[in-house]
Amino acid sequence: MNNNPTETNKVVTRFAPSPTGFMHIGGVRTALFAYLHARKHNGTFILRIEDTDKSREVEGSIEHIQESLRWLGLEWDYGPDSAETPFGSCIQSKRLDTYLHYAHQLIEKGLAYPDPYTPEEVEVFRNQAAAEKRPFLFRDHRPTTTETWDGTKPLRLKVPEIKRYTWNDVVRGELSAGEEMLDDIILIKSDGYPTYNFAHIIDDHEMGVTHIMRADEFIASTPKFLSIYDALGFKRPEFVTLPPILRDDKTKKLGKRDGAKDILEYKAEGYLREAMVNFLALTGWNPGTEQELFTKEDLIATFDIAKIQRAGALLNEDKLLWMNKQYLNNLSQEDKLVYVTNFLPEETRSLPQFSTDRLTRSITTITERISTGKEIRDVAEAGEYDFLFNSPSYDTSILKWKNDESIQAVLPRLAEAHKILLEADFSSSETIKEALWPLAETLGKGELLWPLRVALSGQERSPDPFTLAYILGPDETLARIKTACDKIKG
RNA sequence: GGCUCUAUCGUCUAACGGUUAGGACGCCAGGUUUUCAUCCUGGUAAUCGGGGUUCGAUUCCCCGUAGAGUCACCA
Repeated sequence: MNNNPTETNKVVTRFAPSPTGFMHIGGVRTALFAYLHARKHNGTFILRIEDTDKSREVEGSIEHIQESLRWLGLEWDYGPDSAETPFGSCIQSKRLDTYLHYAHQLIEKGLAYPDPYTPEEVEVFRNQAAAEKRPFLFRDHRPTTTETWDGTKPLRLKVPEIKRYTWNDVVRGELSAGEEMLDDIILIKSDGYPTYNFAHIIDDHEMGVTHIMRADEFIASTPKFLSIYDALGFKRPEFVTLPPILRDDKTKKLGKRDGAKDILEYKAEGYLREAMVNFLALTGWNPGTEQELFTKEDLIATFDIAKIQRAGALLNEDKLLWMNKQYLNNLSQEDKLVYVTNFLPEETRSLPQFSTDRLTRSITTITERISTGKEIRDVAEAGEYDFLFNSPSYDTSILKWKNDESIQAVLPRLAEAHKILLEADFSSSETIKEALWPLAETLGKGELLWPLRVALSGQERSPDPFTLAYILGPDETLARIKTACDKIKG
């Protein structure tokens, strides 16, 4: 197999974040779509770091980005950690020679020139244009004589042709923009680093990228990119514009400053990667069937860039919770135990009757009542799991069934149940149920089950008595029933 | 403001120009062995407005309206 994406015609996609902090859900969705498309076509997925603005760089971002993608299982074929690639580093700041190479090529072709003005002078032009209510275009101030570029001034593109550009977008169809969008944009900044506009085009070319997935904020600048493709003589890749993910109030696109969460926070709250991936895939994409739950393999098989949405979407957080619950409850017992244990606070684990055995028997009861691990922590901190690992204290009056005249009526029923349970098989909640059921039918279901349940849990709302008895085991079950009886006797 | 893009239930979305406009989440109701949770069943709810084109528009075109994006030595 030839692994060099530049030498084959197979699909190559990339995710190209700048290391300016954490990854939010929008960025992750872009990465996911690029990943799915590459995997679907047995192609290559590249993680490229766009660190050409040193002033905005946040230390640790590259590691953080990688950690985020790894959590979600979006493994890359080439990335900042690759020792060797067919095209050099995946970190732009280590590719400066490449950008310079193409910059000089453009200068030789007469398609790039040094900007003779200071930033302040350009600002004056800009203000003039604003005052006259016309758009500012640098090319209106293009110098007539060009000096040699010594690298200390910005290098600008000399737009090869002023024209209306039309291009095809896989998602949006035919797009176009007028010549007012074209200008002599900066290719290399005065600090020697290339601009995004220049660097990403060269990298995509060198890396053989066939499909560019990115959010719709780049539509407006696409004509500028196209003029650079033309100037360099590069073939255009396929443009795949992803719909924006909007903030809850729908007033603005989701961004880091708008309360967008670090994707790893979702991990910390107990969202499972499978749920997150499934959910994000369905935000802005849909296979056109009624299937809702997809494994990563399902997604790779089904994903189709032709079915990406055009319109922006809000995050349906309720559905994410629901989805997480689905995946959580499909976990094996062992995995559930690990999951629950991770979120159970120390106070709960140090309760007098706490044991791994009892926790293991409680697992289903706990997980079917929550959607995320964070809820386990919250519920535990509120003391609502205490009855599982500690004899409950409660007001005796709640033992009384609603049809009973007095609490004394409960006493003989609990005594009967106690007698039966002395001999009962505690190997599952089902066997306990079988033992007690005839009595429940004789006495009345609520008449027996309500007080029994309260005796075991000390709560008006709790799992059913069979489940509770199974969790607590015979000794503790019998002890709690006896305690209840004693309380009634006073 | 100029340019560009977008528009189906509250939300995510489905529907070769012909469907009782479908599904999921949420919500409501009922049911499954007492309460809670789970689960099951049912219900609620949408084509932004106005013009065209067409025998027939959610679908195609135009004009509004609303929202988003963009106009940097940021990406």
